[in-house]
Amino acid sequence: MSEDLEKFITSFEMEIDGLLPSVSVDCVILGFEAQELKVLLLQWKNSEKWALPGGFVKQNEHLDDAALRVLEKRTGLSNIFLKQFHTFGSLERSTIKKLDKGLKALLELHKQNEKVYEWVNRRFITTAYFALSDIRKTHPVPDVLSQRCEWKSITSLPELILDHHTILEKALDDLRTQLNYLPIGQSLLPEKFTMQDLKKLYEAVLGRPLDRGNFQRKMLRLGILVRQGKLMSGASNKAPFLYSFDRKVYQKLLREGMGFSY
Amino acid sequence: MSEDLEKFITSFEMEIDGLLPSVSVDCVILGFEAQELKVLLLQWKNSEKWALPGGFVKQNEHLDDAALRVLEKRTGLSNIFLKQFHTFGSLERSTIKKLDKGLKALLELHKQNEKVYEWVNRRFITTAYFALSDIRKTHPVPDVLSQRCEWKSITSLPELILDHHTILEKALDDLRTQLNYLPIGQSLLPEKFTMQDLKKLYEAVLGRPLDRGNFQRKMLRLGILVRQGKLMSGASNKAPFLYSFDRKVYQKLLREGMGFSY
DNA sequence: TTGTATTGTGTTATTTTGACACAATAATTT
DNA sequence: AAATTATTGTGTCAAAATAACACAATACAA
Repeated sequence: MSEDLEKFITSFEMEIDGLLPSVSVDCVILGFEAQELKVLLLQWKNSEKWALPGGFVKQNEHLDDAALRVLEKRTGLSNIFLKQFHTFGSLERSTIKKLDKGLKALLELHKQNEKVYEWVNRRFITTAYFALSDIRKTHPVPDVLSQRCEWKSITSLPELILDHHTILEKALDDLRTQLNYLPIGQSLLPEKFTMQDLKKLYEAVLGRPLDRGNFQRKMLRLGILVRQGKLMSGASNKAPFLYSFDRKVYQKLLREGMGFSY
Repeated sequence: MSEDLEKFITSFEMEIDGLLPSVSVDCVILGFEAQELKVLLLQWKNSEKWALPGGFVKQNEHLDDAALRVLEKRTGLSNIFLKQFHTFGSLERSTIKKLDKGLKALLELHKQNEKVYEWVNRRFITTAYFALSDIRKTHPVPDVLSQRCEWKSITSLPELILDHHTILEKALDDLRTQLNYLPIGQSLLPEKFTMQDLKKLYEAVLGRPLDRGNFQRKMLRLGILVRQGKLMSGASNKAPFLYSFDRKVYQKLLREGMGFSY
């Protein structure tokens, strides 16, 4: 049993009274790298399974702020696009019984700390948020409870605890249907990018190939892209333009939705 | 002080232990009548303001089931289309302080019942659902806590408690942006209806007029409408066709969204 | 019989979509 | 230098969708 963990449990015991019972938040933090959508997961100590970063809500904290707090603690970034997408309230949620053996054993060891044990063993309703973040700007750090914190490709996910797989699936589904109202380009790509980067991103989200020519023409017609020069990659072919977003036009367009069939 | 209310408070006290703390549900129950969108509101006893029908979640109840329970109790109908749209978790939510004078006084009277008083005075996170219902099939009944339960046109709303106006606005906004994925026709209109009924419904939701001819042609092209004969209204003009929905085709279409610009 | 309001459908210009074509170009190879 | 290669920016063109308006059909009233 680690000393860190001992300390954490003791200090957590004092926090409990300041928390809202039955309520938690979870974040599906998405990034885009190497032409793949990735999600930030963490692996708890003594556990095989992975989990979405989540946390509890303070008595005097807005639900959205709780999600922000989790997000910042986990990625070290503020100013990330964050949006609530669903609240999960099934009966099977939470409760120690559903956790895997290692973690369960760990908690059983602390059964003498009734307050903490009782808290963790509660049923929680969790409000899930998705966050869109530039992977290159994040510095994932595992906290005291976790042994690892990593970006995982959504095409090859590890086993997740509880209903976290369901939550992730729903996040991706909502991402797709709300695509016309979400700043995925601005949030997931670096400052400058090529049209191919943007196309690959949309293909990753939609899960199907798009026609290059038509995609390019439509994107340009939206008027949200600004050319920034060319990318001399060193490859033996024509150099593509670099683009950045015109934030103002982008914002305005998103509010009305960009009525756009890919 | 009514006897009913006394009884209710006593029995509610016994229920409290079976409820999930900090969590509630609210329903935005929408209907369509006289070419207007309407919402089912109730007015609490001793209060001027109106409220969305809501309730608490039982320890052993799915969040969605709690919403269903509220809905059925209020409208007397099951099999209503119900969808979660947002969870509201601002700091100003709930707490007696925010209620109006009459209701506040009523609750102060029951201060001696500590358990009930403390419960009602808590901060609640509320998950909001919208429901789509055929007004002609509902029989709104005020419960013990309410003096009235009525359909109100969304164009002339009374004053609402707490953040219920915000919740309602968000419901209508989400209704609009998700229109291509929602069975508003099937849920809000009677079994048989005219093309004009359907058009007026879409106009009410979108808040703008639509071209009659184009609307008709597009709707027919979707293949979800079945002609059922003509409506001889007695008016001195051509009799319109009556339509009903082909449920199977409708369901299938909704899953993919009907990529439709009105 | 004529008039009226509303309906079902038609017409036409314009825009959008989808599938594919082709010349331009940065670096490599000959 | 010249040819080669992979990828890019843009063009073409038929098919479909959209928007605005037109017109004859019709159920009933006058």
